[in-house]
Amino acid sequence: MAESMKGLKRSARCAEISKKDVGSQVTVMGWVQKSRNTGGLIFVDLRDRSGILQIAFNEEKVDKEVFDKAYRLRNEFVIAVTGTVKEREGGVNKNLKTGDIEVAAEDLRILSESDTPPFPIEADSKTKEDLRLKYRYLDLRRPDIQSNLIMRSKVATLVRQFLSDEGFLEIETPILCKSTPEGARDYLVPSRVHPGNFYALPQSPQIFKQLLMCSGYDRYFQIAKCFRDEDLRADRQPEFTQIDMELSFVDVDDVIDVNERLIAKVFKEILDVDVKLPIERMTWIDAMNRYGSDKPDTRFGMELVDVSDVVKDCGFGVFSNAVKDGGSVRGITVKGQAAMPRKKIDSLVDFSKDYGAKGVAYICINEDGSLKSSFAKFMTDDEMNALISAMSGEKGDLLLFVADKNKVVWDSLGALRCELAKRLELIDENKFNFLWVTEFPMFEYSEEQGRYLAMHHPFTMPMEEDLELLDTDEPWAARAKAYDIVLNGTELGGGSVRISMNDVQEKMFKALGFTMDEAYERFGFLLNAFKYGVPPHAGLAFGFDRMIMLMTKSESIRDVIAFPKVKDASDLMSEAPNVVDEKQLEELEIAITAKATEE
RNA sequence: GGCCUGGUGGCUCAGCUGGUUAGAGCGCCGCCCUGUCACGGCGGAGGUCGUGGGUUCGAACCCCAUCCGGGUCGCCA
Repeated sequence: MAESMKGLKRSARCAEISKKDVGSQVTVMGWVQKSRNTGGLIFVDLRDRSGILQIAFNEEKVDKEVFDKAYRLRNEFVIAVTGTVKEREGGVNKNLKTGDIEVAAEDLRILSESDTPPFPIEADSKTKEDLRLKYRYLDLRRPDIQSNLIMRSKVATLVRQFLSDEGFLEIETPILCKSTPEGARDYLVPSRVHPGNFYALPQSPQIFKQLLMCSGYDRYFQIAKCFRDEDLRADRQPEFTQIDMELSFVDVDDVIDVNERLIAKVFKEILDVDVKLPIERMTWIDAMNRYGSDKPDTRFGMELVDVSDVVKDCGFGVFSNAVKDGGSVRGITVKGQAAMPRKKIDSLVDFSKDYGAKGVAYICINEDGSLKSSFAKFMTDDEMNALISAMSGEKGDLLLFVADKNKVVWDSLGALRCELAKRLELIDENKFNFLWVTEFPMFEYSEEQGRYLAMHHPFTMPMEEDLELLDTDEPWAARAKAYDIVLNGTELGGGSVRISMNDVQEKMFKALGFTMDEAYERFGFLLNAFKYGVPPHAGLAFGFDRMIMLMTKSESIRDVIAFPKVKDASDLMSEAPNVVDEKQLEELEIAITAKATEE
């Protein structure tokens, strides 16, 4: 039976008590992590978010009633203990922060009993994630998740402090928004007052923060919830948090400057990691050419080499035709892996097929100088030698090549490079390699829609030197004043300078295939606002969850979000989403199709 | 939507080319134990092998379907 805490006041959290408190009386409260009963002596490890403190109940020194209660304690009971802090008699436990002391209990109250939990509450849990997520409130008691969420809170506080000191104002923007279907799918919320009409949950506060700039707030930030109805990944949740900001009267360098100082401060104060400023910058085209990725992991080498010129007239049709068709042939040199077994090479070939490559050609340069290659028979010795020399291949190296359209070559070799680094353990996990990727293309071709889309969003400012391209019929080569911040091969955040000139915006919509009427239909309130005096402005947003994930070295974004969703975007604990009451639907004038009811 | 992968007592796993009473460690319950901290000792309970079909003399194991998770490609302005 549970007891009240009336008359008790907690004097400190468990691990906040230390040797300096020896001799004083304390009252501590928390959960029973473990009890060890050696007969006349019962030890209880008491846990709260600060850590663990040992309580000792001595049969000869406490009332019988108290000792009997201690005897009944089980894991996860919530208790209050009053006693005296003592140095330990039985030796120090070096694994505990409080390992040199204990509380000699004098009184005990059981504030709440507990069923046996369905899985052990412990760090480095081996329990399957679905079970942990079903009982997330228990999972959240585990010290590793607690320390992740504690770090998350500290980073948020630090970010607020820093941005506030830099003149940013924290302003909230709506969660119920207008749907502007461009990009990710919206989560929709039906309107009761306007049957048949829907709000959309924001994919980001993009338009609102630009309006705030129009309204003269100069510098805005928000730690904002964002929503995207797309499939999940290890680092992607349908609702996630961004550190979102926008600045007026600035250009690319100003945004980069304030944000790299923010990063440096956060990493120094939270992790004691020194981020060397300025952070390296790389243009998008360089990133693609060198790493096959717009978010390169620069913790290891194995850079791509374009050998198109070397092989454009060679005897191997796969190579020469790829170049003729406007694509390219590129390779990576895997040092010292010439002896890689055929089976492993085949598995790399399979791997690359996921990224659109039709195959991977290889050359093993054996230690004796002989070659083993999938395509040597199509090549002359001179052609082979020229290729190896272009790749700086040496004895013992494995050379891998992909020939295709540039996009396929970049994607597959970029992925292969990362996969090899993982398999060969080439990555120094203690490094934090930051990188700005700049000068993104304005447009990106969508195979699915058969047209060009804005790579960033339609309000992204082109680079001044590419402005005239927008006047041509082929604006696709224009580069944007857009930038991403990349950490260890993960996109941490991104942003751009926005278009603040009407004529440029009109050209942009034209290039995207919008008429101005259509543009006004979707974004009219922004375009109208821009008629009344708009400052040049630019912004950036960090993926806050991803940042914490990388800082805590978590493998999944779920480990840094208190109540995450699983792969099909449902919540195993609350069982959202759920079927709603007929009445609710009637009120909204929404009918469910027969097909949906079947499922 | 495609591909890969997992599901065996409460938890983590083992279970061979199909073979009869499905095992282990931890946890749980009871008794004993005054310096434990992976406490110890003795005893005990607990499993429709995710679910439904099929093949077979016989299925945890093979086949089909399905459910619940994970990873990834597509998707994610």
